[in-house]
Amino acid sequence: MSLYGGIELPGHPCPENVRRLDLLPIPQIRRMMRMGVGIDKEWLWELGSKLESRKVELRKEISSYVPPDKLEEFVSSSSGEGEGGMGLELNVESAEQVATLLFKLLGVGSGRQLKRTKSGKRVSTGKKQLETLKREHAIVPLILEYREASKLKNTYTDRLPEIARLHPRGEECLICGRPHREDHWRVHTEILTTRTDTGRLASKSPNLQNIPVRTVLGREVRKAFVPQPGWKLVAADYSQFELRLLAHLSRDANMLRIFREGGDIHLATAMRAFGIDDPKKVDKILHRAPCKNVNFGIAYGLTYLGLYDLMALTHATAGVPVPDWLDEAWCMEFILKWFELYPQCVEYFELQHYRAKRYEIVWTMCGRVRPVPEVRSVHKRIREAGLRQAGNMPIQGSQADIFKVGMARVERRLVEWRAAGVGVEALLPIHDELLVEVEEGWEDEVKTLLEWEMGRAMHDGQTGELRCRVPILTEGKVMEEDRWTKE
DNA sequence: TTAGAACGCGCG
DNA sequence: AAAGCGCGCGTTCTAA
Repeated sequence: MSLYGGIELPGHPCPENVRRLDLLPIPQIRRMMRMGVGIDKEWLWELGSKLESRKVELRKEISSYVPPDKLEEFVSSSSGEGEGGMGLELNVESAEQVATLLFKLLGVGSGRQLKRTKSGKRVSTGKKQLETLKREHAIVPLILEYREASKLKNTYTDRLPEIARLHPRGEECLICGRPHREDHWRVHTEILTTRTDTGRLASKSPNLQNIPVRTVLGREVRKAFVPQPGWKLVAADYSQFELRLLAHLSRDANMLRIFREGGDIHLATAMRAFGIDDPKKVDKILHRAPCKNVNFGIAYGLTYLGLYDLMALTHATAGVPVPDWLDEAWCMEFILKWFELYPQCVEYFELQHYRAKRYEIVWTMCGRVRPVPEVRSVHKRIREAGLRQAGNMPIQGSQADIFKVGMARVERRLVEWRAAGVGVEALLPIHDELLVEVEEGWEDEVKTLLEWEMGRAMHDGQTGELRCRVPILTEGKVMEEDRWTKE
């Protein structure tokens, strides 16, 4: 944990002008926690019961693949089961049982190089692994579907209604202080400001920063979040913020040019990397996918082996066989080529690695410091992890710095709105996105406000004399359906 | 019986 | 041998 924000560490010469970071918007954050976010309990109950019946079906179907004479093995290893007499079924929640069934009894993936768990005890049954084995046995997609249903039910549809609090209609709500038109339920998260090593905020009890959005079923969960009666939800997020920051921090001419021209960075990378002239000839899986993966992954220190895994997963998920020319050597070449396209990014990472090794710290645009003593470890694995953290922290951390400035700028304006009698509240910070609730009739205004204020966070005095070298794109969205949705 | 590790997975 | 950054949380499994 880094509590060093803006403070120079004794004994560490700081070679550049590291500025004080003094803009944690604590009062605004406390206000968001008090407000909470509205939820539709009936929606969650209904969704939960659908998930439950699907789980029952899937569990039955999955269990039918277990050789009957081997069932005892599972019963003996699982202690909690056994209620209900005859209900001898596989516990799909147990990774151990799933592994035994798949790899010992059914021989799935035999002759293939299978990834093992972190401890090396057995073969992994993680999503990545199972995705590549999807077509080998009909049971595999069933397990994946069960896992999704189970996750959504346990973590979201069951939990959220339990911890929601009733905000009563009336002049002044005792919980949040706002007058509500009708009774409704809200969940209150705790926002932690000193939890992360990079300066990001964290959310717990419940974590509202990981509400599903990437799958169709997941988005149904997200739809359970609603505005209070008579209000609208509005959200605004930065697009490709970390990549733009890499362009800014590295001053890479090619990357800056692409962003300044407002082009599609993944497409532009694909055209240059594969030497394609016509944008229409760029294939989504063949060309754009690896570029997207590398564009995002590079800030995390992605290696050619990681890229190979990602490519295998991309193809498996799309149901396309991996082409025979796509191997680890190809991935290595591709990453080298990527750095040739964006040569100043190499210098960026070299600079961060130098700072890490020389001073054992790296820092963000606003001067938030992260110690990285790992880079001097005697263990190569730890050292390399430390270097990846060092390369990533100024990007992720600067994103957090600027996001906070954006939040502070937004809140300053919302205070004025409230003084003028408009009901408007910030509800949730999600790393590069801010969720806001506003009285009906003001939603378009507030969307414009969010885009304006967040989009100018880099011009703020707090980020110092640093010129904004890259356009920061902010996209606001009004939830017309009165549910939290994507796009 | 229980605290914590292991595993897996939701999000940016 | 591992091989991608930052989080929180649910269930299963294990060691005390």
